[in-house]
Amino acid sequence: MLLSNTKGSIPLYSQIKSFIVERITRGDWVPGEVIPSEMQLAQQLNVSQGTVRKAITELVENNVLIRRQGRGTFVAVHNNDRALFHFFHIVNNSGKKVLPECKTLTCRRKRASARQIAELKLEDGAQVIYIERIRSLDNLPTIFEIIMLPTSLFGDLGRPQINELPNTLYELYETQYGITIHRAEEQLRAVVASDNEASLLGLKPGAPLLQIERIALTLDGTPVELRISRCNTAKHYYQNTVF
Amino acid sequence: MLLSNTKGSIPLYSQIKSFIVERITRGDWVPGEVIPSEMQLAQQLNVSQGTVRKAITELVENNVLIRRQGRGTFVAVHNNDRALFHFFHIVNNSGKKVLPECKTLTCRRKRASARQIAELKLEDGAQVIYIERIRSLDNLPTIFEIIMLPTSLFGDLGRPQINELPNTLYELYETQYGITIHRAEEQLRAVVASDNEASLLGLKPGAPLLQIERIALTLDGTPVELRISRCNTAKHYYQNTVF
DNA sequence: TAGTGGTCTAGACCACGAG
DNA sequence: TCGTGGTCTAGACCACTAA
Repeated sequence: MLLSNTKGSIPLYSQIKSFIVERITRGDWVPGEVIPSEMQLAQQLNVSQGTVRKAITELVENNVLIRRQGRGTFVAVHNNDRALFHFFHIVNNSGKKVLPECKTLTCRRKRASARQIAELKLEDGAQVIYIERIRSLDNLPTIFEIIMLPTSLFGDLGRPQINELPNTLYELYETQYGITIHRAEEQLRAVVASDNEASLLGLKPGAPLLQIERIALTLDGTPVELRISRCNTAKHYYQNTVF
Repeated sequence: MLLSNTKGSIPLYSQIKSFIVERITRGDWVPGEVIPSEMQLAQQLNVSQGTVRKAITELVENNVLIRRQGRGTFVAVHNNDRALFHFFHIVNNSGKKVLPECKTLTCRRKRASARQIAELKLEDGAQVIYIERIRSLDNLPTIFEIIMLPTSLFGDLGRPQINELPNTLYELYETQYGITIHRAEEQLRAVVASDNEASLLGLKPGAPLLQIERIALTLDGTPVELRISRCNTAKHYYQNTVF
């Protein structure tokens, strides 16, 4: 790794950021692990500690790294807390986050639709793993969810032997498949419940549902999951803070 | 202004952040204005430039300040771009942000409900300014909006002489009333259109709408606006990016 | 006690904008 | 050309963690 610092070039700390991100995406440094200390990196890269520090600071702000004083700097992990804090926005009407219970209805392979091919950047004729599940909040079935994953990345997940999936899928992706979700783009709309959804969620047909379409991406921007959640918002709502 | 730096005390850069925020909330430094340069602040506060720099960097990340190389550091302004970029999340189905057209239906004073008193932290029996309007996107009436403001802060806004309000209210709040919206909490739900809403938005009665309840807050956390937007999401959606 | 990140300093040089 | 923010260095001391 050579850093260049000529006139008008990319700042050293940006190059260091790229260096660290590359280490992580290539799997040299895995989630939960300590990375070399700031001093070690500074010596290795021939820069001062302050420059490494600036690079790490920005990656901490992006939730890529986590600092622990006295211990070191770690690659961020998808534990329950993070999934709940960053990627799950449904709270109950008193504003409390509750960990959803989960029941898997379907988990199988399926030929990808044109739309799924486009969103997940698959090849023509590719298959996806297709999951349907119901998530309950406060013991009330509230969310009907469809999840689609490329078979190229999650090969054995769609096999029939897997019947019950864990609650926090992102943790599974990370620990079992080495795929860390870093960011997601969501599209929200109000829709009408289908008859099937209404019966699954205990609603009258035609009841309004909040639909959340999410594309989840890894650190290097690869789309790895397409998810459509349809939520009953009678006793819960989607929370967002805007700055 | 005295900064203290004894063992276990608040870091200097945090104290400097508070110092700057206080200047802004008290109106000493107003939106759009340059603040003193980093060197000037460092000398005035008896710290090094690097420490001032760290304080300013964090405030820039919070959208409180804006840096312009070669010119100086400015208090952030609510122009159209910022309003659209940070506080308006509705885009059309091709993913494009469009500036909404606006038609005010009502603008008057009204006795505050219990809920409004709670959310806006008003005194019992207080009045609010009550605004109803329709926002059109791509020439299609799409959003029915109710806005409530405390009369204590926006005294003359509810008077009958004001009939047509500008499109970007946050700019009006800032320039006319010295109130800068810094952050907002939103609650999203799927609801059913009332007959009135359906006719205003050209929908069938019972159509689903995306409801966005927003409480907007100033830099010091005072709630200053309560807003309920009900959106037709047939040709548009609410966009959110999650990290 | 040794090593880590956290704060703070003092000073160098570069890039940009305005006069 | 001058003053601004932007990058980078070298080094000090503090706070925390683990052995």
